[in-house]
Formats: sequence, structure tokens, C-alpha cells
Amino acid sequence: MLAPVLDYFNSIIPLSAELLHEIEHHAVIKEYKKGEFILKDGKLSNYTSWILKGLVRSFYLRDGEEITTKFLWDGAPITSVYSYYGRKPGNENIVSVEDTFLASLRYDHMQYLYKTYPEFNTIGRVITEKYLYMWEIEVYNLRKQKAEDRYKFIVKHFPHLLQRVPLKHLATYLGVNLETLSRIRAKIR
Amino acid sequence: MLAPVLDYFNSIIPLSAELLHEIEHHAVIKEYKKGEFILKDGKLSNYTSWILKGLVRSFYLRDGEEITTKFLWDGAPITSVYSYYGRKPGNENIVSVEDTFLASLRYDHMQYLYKTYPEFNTIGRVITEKYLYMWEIEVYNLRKQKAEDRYKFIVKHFPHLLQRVPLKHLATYLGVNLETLSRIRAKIR
DNA sequence: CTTTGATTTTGACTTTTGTCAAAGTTTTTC
DNA sequence: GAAAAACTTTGACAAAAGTCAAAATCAAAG
Repeated sequence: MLAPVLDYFNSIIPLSAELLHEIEHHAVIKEYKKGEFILKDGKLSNYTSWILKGLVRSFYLRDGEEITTKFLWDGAPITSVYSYYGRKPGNENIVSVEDTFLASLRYDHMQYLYKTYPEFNTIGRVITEKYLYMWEIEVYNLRKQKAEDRYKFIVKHFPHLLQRVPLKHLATYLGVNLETLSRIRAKIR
Repeated sequence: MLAPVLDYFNSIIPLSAELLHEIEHHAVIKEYKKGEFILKDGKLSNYTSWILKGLVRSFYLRDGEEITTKFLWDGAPITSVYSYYGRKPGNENIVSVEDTFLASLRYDHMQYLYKTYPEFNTIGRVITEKYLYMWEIEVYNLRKQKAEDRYKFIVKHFPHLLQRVPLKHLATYLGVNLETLSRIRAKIR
């Protein structure tokens, strides 16, 4: 089940047999059923995970309302950037939108790998750069003035999301309320 | 002039004499006078730079209007994430807001350093993680519903910006127009 | 200095989006 | 497969933000 991840890592830089073995040995593969929490706010995020299959959503609470900040699916790395790198509890929740399989590495084990296997830093660097690159494009979209244009970006680039997540979560992700998004959809049709 | 950068790199992981020499030899230090362009849209970004001293602003044009996306100053790394990592021209402009000194490394030279000096990947990884972490906090602020709260975040965390950038750029950064921001300020006073 | 140009504020009005309420519609669960 | 729950749409009105215009303030160049 871990094979696609290891293949990807290996395509960034060839992995020594020992490093390969370490990753295989320490990665925790776990299934999260639809709606199950991967991280709760107020908790320290101790894992960076790789989504083997499924779809997850990050959100925080604003006046009791869930504000969605990210959707991530198959092949994407996932953690709370704030809590994991900041080494302190944050207000981010991560929840599975569909039955999801994750491969997770603990923070301290990652640090050990970075120290012990210099080449692992190349993998960490390239993946972080890629994540930053994707995030940059998404934030660029979120800066568009009209909610309609932000929605159209999703329709064009991530159409599968429309089938997989309820409108209310997409609405808070796009920074509009549910009713406004519904009206935008009605207008486009 | 490069010393603070090298010290910082060295605090992440001790630099070998050869690596140190390579960086010193290839880093280009240049002054950009106030208002001078560091990157123009439509151009491929070939450099990642380190701000030795000064303040820069990133923006793109939306219907002829400059939409500011980032402010970065002393000690921060700066590039067009989209263009530099994506290896294609983007629509991002980077301009100096004050007289600014940058230390820059070419893309291909960076790749050479990553290949030749494995420990340089640790530096790249840690800096990218830190950048991502800062950016995450800023985007969290930009998701706040009310422009007033977004503005107050700047007042609290980056008060020096208020003295250093014109209101119109801060306004587009916060996603409101100039007049609205002016009214928010009037209301707070 | 002082004049010019840039920046910021204020006013009147329009457009967009949010809020509350209720009615449809679809999906789950027993 | 029927009842309950969750989700989506629509309507009426309120609040927030945008637009256009003009005045006031500040900064900089000669």
C-alpha cells in the first residue's frame, strides 16, 4: 500500500535500502472512515501524512461556524502547517470527507530521518516546494474579487470536488456564504 | 554584507568550507532603488533572493489595477513561487518599496548546489518550511470575514508596514478598496 | 519655500453579499 | 422503502463594500 509513496520519493532521489527500510518500518498506515477526525483543534499535530486514497478537509471554527481552508486528496501530503512546524497546538481541524487511507510519519521520526539520511532532506525540500507551489495557485484564486470567478476556477480545475463535497464547505472555502454560492450556481446554469 | 545570510544558513546546518565558498562566489549582491523592478510579469523568474535590507512588494495586474499579494522585508527570502518553481513566466511583479539590497542565487546554480552539497538541501528545506509557515498565518488572516479584522492584524503584528507602504497597496493586499480601508481607519481612531 | 503631484479622507449613491426564514430536494439510516 | 436528516434553493430584507466625485492633507522637487 505504501508502494506509490516510496516510488514517488525514489523518483525525487534514489533511496538507499536502509532509508527505504526505515520508512517502511515507521510509516503508520491507517484508514479514517468518512467524517472521522485526523486532527482536532487544540491538539499538537505530530504527524505529516500522505493521502494514499481519499479526500480530507481542513477547517477552523469562526463563531461556531466551520470555515474550510483546504481540500486535499490522493497523492497529497497533509498536516497542520501551523501546528506541525510551529510545534504548538493550533485551531485547525482535519477531517476525512470520504473513507481515506493515510500513511503517516511522526515528527520526531521525520527529524531523525533528516539527520540520519541527508538525502531525505531532498525529498522533504522538493515536496515542501511543490506544496507551496500548489498553495500559491490556490491563494491566487482566492484573491479574485468576485466569488463567481473563484467558483469557476474550481469548476475548471477541480470539477471532481463538486461531486465530493457539500456546497456549504465549498462556500466557506471560497469565502462566501452558502446562499450566495447557490445563487452563483443558479446564475451560471 | 552576506555574513548574516551565511550565519543563518550555518545555524541550520554547519556549512563546509567549500559550500561556503561556492555561495559567496555565486551570490549576486545588488541594490534596487525605491520603485525599481526586481521581477516583471511575463518574465521567467531565475532567482531566489535574500533581502539583506529593505522592503519589497509583489503584485499582479487585475483590470489594470495593481493587486498586492505580498510584502517582504529584511531577512526574508523572495522569489515568484509560481514562476521560479514552475519554470515558466507568471504574472507576478516584484518591486522595491524602499532602497533594497538583495543577495540572489540563480536557479541553475541552486540546483547544482542541491546536487553537489547534500546538506544544502537541509537549508532549502528548512527555509521553505519557514516560508510556508509564515505564509499560512498570513493567508489565515486574509480569510477573516471583516476587512477591519484583517487590518487590525497588520496593526498588531506588522505595525512598521503602516509607515512604509501607501494605503492603496495595503488596501489591495487586504482585499478591500482604498476608500473602505480609509473608513475603517477613521472608525478605529 | 512653494508649487506640484501623490496620498488620504469624506460624501452620496449603487452593487454585492450576508442574514433570516422557509420550502424543496437529495441522501442516509433504520 | 419510509422516515429522518442533511443539503440546496429561493425570497425578502439588512449590512457591508464598491464606485464615482471632490476636498483635504502630505511629501517632494525645483
